[in-house]
Amino acid sequence: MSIRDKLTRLLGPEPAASPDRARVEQAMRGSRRPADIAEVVEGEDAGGGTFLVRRGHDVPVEFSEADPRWWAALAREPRWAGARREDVAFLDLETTGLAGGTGTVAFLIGLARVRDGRLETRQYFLRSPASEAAALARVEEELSGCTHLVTFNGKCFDLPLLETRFVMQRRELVTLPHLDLLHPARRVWKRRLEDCTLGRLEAEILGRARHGDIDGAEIPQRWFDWLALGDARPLAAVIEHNRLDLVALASLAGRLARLLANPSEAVHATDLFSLGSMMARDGDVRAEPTLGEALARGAREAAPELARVKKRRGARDEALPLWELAARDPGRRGLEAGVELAKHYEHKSKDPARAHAVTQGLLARGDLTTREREGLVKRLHRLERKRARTTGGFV
DNA sequence: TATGGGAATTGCGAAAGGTA
DNA sequence: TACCTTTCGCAATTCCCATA
Repeated sequence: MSIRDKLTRLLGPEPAASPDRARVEQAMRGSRRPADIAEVVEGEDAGGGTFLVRRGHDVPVEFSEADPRWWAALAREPRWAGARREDVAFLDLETTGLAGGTGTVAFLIGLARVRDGRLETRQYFLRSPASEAAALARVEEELSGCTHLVTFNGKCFDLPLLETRFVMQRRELVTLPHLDLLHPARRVWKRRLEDCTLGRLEAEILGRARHGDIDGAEIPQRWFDWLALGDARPLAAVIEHNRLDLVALASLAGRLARLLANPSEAVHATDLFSLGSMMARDGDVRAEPTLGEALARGAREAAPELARVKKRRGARDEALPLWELAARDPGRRGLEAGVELAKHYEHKSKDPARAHAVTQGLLARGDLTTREREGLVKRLHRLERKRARTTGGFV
């Protein structure tokens, strides 16, 4: 029995080849010789087996006009307030998989930065795992010339992975004030969009749909194929994907800053509500007018949030009509608003009979959790005792 | 498929208000 | 005045989701 036969018995038959893999193998079998990365993508040798792809782009207008203090608010990191746009780096990695740890390699490290009035992308491609030390040295050099860093989901993915690679190469990754756009993007748009992937945001928010873009899950295999077969043709789409991600990051950073600076520019009332909620959470005094405008533009869900802001300010009388409005909502917001109304009538209006009626109405709902029901029953019993004391009896 | 940030939920203690 | 109840804010925990 041959070694191949023994392995087949041990591991089972080989999995079916992916369409891309089949194409690469076809190219290998046919007359077309494998193409080097330099034949497929315009770039230059950056030393140590690293291939550098540079491209220039128009700086997104919203990015060039953004006031850095809004990035400070988005990042919840005051050090952003003093950022110069020219010193901001955008980072995006293409790797051999999602799993962290030492086994995952970043084979394409994309960086972007404004230079001489243009947004320049620099993508460092590793011809082999052995090129990593040289690539990381270049990245270290690039980042040490920057003061701030922007990523998408970089807190969980890009930065921990890059940090591990730096440790593996006995280097230290420079620590910069970091804005991970995923989280502010979720805060602003998750109520309206199906999800908050970068692709979705690019299409729905920036109005740029990509055609023929590679699925992220296919990316690792294309690099493995390159290592095995030496044909770089399937990698062109990976490099393009990474470049477009970098440009999208700059646009998104600009768009978010602009919306936070001028919330009224939000096209959708729901987005305006989200901006107001974000401001309320961050203690921004513009929360109240922003939520008020969202409500006026039809976002009824802004009513309870606006009422909470007013209540916190001590303006309970202004909050009352908002709770009354929200209480008509058959959903969870209506329940929360109803409880607030009951509290108001009991403790502020000193009208236990009215509070009792509101509580009884809430108990008739069919969507209460055990915990909510228990809370309402407790409230109802207390109100009954209270009313019995004030009227000398209870119905 | 692993990972971890952050929103949502839950738990706890201090403060305030009400009652005997 | 002392005790009890409720509210509110902060801390701890849970769950969701985006990345290649």
